Amino acid sequence: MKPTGEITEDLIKLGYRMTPQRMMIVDAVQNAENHISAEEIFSVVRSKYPHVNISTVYRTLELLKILKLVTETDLGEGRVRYHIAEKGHHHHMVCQKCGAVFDLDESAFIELKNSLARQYNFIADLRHLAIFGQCVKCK
Amino acid sequence: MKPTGEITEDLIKLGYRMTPQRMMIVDAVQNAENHISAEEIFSVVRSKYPHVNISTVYRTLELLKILKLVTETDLGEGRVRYHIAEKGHHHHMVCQKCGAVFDLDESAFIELKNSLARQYNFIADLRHLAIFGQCVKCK
DNA sequence: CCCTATAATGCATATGTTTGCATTATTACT
DNA sequence: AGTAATAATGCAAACATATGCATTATAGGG
Repeated sequence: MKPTGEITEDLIKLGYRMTPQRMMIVDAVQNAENHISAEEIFSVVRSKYPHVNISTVYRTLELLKILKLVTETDLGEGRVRYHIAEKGHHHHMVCQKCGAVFDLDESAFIELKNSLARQYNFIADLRHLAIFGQCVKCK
Repeated sequence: MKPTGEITEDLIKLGYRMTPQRMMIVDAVQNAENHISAEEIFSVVRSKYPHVNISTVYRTLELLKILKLVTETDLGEGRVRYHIAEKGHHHHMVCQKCGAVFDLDESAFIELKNSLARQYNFIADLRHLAIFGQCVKCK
């Protein structure tokens, strides 16, 4: 697992400024057990630094997303969740009936990725996808 | 192309009530040239029936979505777009750099769908997906 | 170490979407 | 046709996220 420091170094190398807010936000995503929401990040950071504003959380996540340091996934909960990209690209199968979420290895998408590259010259960025459908139990 | 009447019949058969609002909303999605947003549907309907509320539009779209009569796609515009399911399942490749959207036939996902069914017994509902990445020009 | 340029923040507000609740309208039954 | 049961609507407010703008703080150069 990539330590927080490396991500902040990445940001500095790219010419971004390192603020305490950004460090704490990166920390929160990094230390999250699982996929974390913006609101959850906000409350973690706020507990150490009550002055932060939630728009800073959103702006930092947007930046990390563009730089591909975090991935964003919509599991159909009405809010989106974030994950450190370096922790491994994996996908999810979400059951439309019972809501269960199953993990899926990146390898499941290799063929799709290759065929899009071959046929359309399109380099698909498949790092954290959610596929909806029906699970075994709900069929 | 499935006429509006058929969709309203589907709804009635399923035990839902047919209100003028619902008919006009279905009409608007049906008559849309391309993928239409909730706000666009709202203004089409409102021009005929100024009393409608946008939450009725959202609630009707939610219903049609659950019944799989329309599909919903997020092309990364900050708002979601709707499409009559019967008009054909197709997907989109969205360029993360220039924003261009390319259509993609459903067949591109057959192998993925089959392998998820085989390996995980998961019946993927791949009717209108957006895949992000980089297009030829932007590589 | 101080100053300057400008990037990032906080705040307020906007936007897209969802939801609780009282009211209205549709359907099924007589 | 008239009525009762309840589904759907409108309205207001809540939520999740994005954004314009004035202020603050960081990084780099003297």
